[in-house]
Amino acid sequence: MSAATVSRVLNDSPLVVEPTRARVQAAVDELGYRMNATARTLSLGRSTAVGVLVPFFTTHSAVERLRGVVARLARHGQRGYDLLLFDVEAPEQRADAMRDLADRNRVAGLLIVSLPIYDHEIDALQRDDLPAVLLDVTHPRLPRVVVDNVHGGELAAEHLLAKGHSRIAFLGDHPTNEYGFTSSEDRRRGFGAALERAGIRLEPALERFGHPDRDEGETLARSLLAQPSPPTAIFAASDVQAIGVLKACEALGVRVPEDVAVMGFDDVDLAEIVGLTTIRQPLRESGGLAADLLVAAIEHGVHDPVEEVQALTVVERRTT
Amino acid sequence: MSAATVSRVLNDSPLVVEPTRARVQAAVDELGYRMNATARTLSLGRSTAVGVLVPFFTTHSAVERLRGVVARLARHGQRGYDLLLFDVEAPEQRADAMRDLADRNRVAGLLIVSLPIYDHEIDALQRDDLPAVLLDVTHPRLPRVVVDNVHGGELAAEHLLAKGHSRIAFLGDHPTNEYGFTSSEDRRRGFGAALERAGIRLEPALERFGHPDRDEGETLARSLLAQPSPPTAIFAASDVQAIGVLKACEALGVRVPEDVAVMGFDDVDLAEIVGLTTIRQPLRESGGLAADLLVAAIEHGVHDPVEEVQALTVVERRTT
DNA sequence: CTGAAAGCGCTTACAG
DNA sequence: CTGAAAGCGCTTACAG
Repeated sequence: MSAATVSRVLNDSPLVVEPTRARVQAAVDELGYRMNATARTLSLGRSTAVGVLVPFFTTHSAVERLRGVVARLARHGQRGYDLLLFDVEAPEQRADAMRDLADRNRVAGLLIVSLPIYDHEIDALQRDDLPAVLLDVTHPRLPRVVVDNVHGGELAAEHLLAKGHSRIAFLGDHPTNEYGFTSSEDRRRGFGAALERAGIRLEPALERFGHPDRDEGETLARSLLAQPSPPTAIFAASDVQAIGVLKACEALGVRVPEDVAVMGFDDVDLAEIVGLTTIRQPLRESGGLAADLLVAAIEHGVHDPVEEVQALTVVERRTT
Repeated sequence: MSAATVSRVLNDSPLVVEPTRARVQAAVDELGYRMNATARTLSLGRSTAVGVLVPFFTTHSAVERLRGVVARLARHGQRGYDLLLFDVEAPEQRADAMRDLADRNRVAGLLIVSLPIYDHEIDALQRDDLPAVLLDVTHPRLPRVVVDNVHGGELAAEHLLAKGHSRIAFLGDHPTNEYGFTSSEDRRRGFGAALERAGIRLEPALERFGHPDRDEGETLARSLLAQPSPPTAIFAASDVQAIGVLKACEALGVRVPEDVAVMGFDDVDLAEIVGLTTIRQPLRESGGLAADLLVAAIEHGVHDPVEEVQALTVVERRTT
């Protein structure tokens, strides 16, 4: 039995007749032989790994999305896909990772989470025939799973408006930030537009921008609350930032929701624990869907730049 | 300029004279040539990826550890290491992942988090000369970074005792569970021993065991609190379980810490947010250290089965 | 249906 | 110091 035959057996080739197949299989089992994945990849010209590019992967929302990805990937294909994780914790890492991953044959496909991608990068990917799908970012040329952040902002405004608030603040990421994140800004746009429609203007004095983390959220909320005429409601562009707001309120003796209502965005597990009212987006599911799209692109060459828009819902809890 | 020369230049071989080096480099830059990592791995016989085996990787503590690993790995070596993530969400996946990862050349080394490893598996690893280090698990034959869970249990008991409690409950994982986790049981042992020393017996009626998640923690806490003579303090073997306890208290109208004190273990970010008193273990740092040990093993052949024991501290907050 | 042979893109001992 | 050649462990067209 030659290497070729063994290879055929291991790849379920119909060219092998049963008796030989059994003989080979027996030997394989007997010797505990395992195929060298690297050689296979080199020979085939395609990898069995999928690269996932994710910023701040320890962030609750990133982790939740990844969980969906991992669960789905493990189940696909006879052997499943390996998951090569690339964490982006600094702006310059984005391009590095993109370049590294696009290396020929390194991965069978790319899943890009929350990070913007540029045209020349897409050109490079398509030149190498490397499938890519986006999660929580959008680009007309690539399949993607997203939510309508503008609409999410509207939902938040409507909820706060319905609660009778009129002096409403927004707290989010810097409109232009070094990572190129735009979710926060989109949410702010929808939020502002909905307020506008209700005859309320989102005053610059009631907007605060900073890094998307808890401490910054707390700092910004303090400055919002320290004003002569503080807001009666604060919408934070993410749950982590909202948790920071809650912390500031607690430190300042400001009661929630009596003195100020607060809302977040995402519905990470933390939100439920602290009773935060928020806009829920299906994080886990979106990861699974994105993984499906990527596998479809890899295995069946499905590259249509479909856009899967996931539903957003208001989850009312104790902070409004 | 032959392939050999290009290879030498790209690998910083001292065998290349400057003028040629420059010429090659220029061509490389010009063409945007990138070396095929797969071929390199095959030729060299060693991968540039590290495999990380982790159960429930979306768990707060697992993520925190991973963060340390990722940060450190990215920085090591000229090219850094790729991170192959293997999530274990069901008992049988453990062995599968172990076998998959141990495939020749797949990875340069293995980092095993929280999962027990068996002697025959270690034999296999050593036969293949594949370095491995353990994180949050122990085995005398492998380098590892751990905490002294028994001592952690003692610390918890001492803290509760100092607060004047004598009717103290324990809530943790099943002593024997399908994943082979032993941390909870170790903590219980130290906890029980310290109580014993203070003349207090950890009554079976005050012990509860279940899956290490929040909902189960809540369920178990309810049954603990529903007893005719409920405990005045509950020590949960992890913060997630403790959060479940807090939720049960809230639902039952039991005041914390007035009616019942609660303590957790780990000090994940959640603990700070909800004001949970807990035993802190340096999760992130332990990940970094484990990564260092692994890289040392891979690059310098350092295989001594050292045991790095990380310090544990009581972090007192609002729940005791 | 099976095997010998070439090829995937590197690395490195061996000549020169 | 540089290049031709063999080899890493697979896959697959090509003969038979």
